[in-house]
Amino acid sequence: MALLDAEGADRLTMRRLAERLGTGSTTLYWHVKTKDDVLDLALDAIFAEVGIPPKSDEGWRADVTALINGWRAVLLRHSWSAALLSRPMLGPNVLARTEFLYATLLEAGVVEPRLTAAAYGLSNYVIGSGLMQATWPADAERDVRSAAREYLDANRERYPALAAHGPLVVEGDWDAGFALGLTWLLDGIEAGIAGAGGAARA
Amino acid sequence: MALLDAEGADRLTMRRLAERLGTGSTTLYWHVKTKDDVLDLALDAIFAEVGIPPKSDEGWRADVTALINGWRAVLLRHSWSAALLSRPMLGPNVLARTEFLYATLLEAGVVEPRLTAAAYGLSNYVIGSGLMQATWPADAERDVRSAAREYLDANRERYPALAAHGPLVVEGDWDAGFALGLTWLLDGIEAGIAGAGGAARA
DNA sequence: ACGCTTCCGGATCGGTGTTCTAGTGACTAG
DNA sequence: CTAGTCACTAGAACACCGATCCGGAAGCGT
Repeated sequence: MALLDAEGADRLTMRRLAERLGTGSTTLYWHVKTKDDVLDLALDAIFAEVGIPPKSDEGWRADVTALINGWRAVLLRHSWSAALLSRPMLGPNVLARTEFLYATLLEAGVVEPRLTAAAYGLSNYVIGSGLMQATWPADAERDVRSAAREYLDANRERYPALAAHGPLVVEGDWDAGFALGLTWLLDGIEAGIAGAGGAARA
Repeated sequence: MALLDAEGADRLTMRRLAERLGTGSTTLYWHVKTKDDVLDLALDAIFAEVGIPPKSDEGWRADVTALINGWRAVLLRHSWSAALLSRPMLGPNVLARTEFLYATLLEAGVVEPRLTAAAYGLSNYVIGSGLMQATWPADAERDVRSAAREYLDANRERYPALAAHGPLVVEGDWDAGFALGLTWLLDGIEAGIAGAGGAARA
């Protein structure tokens, strides 16, 4: 993971990993079946950093929000994870976080079919957001961004809305935008809880 | 894209692509700078399939829903795209769809900071959902799924909620769950439109 | 006939994931 | 003390990959 954090997913090589570990490259294959296993393990490992928040007394929304925000923070802290998100996440650490999510929603009174939709909706939203942000041309590729900016300005008549309000205009505010979308999802989930209505939050 | 559809992203090779095209492999480098360019082009190309829906007279929700559903359908139809989602999408076809999204939201009366949050929220949600579903062990890897199922049952006391209601239980219903989450997002966006309230939909 | 641009592709380089197989050293049974 | 087992290491090699070098066609305006 140190290697991944330092150099990214595509720079990870069995030989380089072995060198980092001070052994021969073929030795790794005694401990691991294929390179994909290494990546699967690494992807699951970062989820151990997502602390399972203690059940607070501020209600299920606070608990879910804490989990989701921690999840997102981990995704962004290890930006290489974006490249690995295209493989099924079934490791024990991921499952533990999903378990917490399901349990909290169940306890809040969410039932099928909204339960599955809620769990998936939240997960998909974090994953998509993390992917988008981690993927976005960083400061290092400022030229890519400015090139896109110029392309947009040059074709202003074809992309009027984008050129005026496009995502390339605002640089930061990832957090605020994410939080806003999250409350929309939570509002929708809450509205479906029988008898609760919006009272619990209002 | 025929090659990608048939064999997936990791099986795409410059040599195999050249063979498919009936030329030498090195010839490709005349038309394309690197392999990454091929992937970028392929990723943008599938978005041409997302028809920009004609502005219906059923309101902005219908338009946005049509776009998002078409987007999702394309992502699922070309499941290899999941592996490429970790690269910035700045191609003209992607931009055209984003332009439509921004324009429709603007016309509906969505303003900053909710505009960006809405556009990103919707995009992130589709991308996450498409990634999750395309990634999910398909019928071909039924053994992977059943192994996960058994692991969950074996550790039922550690994952009580998951074992009982987990996502591994329900097989289908991707569409229903996606639609539900989408309405939550749309409700949240709509609630933020000044003066509109929920009247437009109720 | 000439030169120029556009396009092709064989040979080749450095690097990759993975396997084969020979080997190491610690520990243990007799 | 010895022989043997077992967890572990690693050099050599294979098939393949993305990418480059460089020599060569083909079309074409003059």
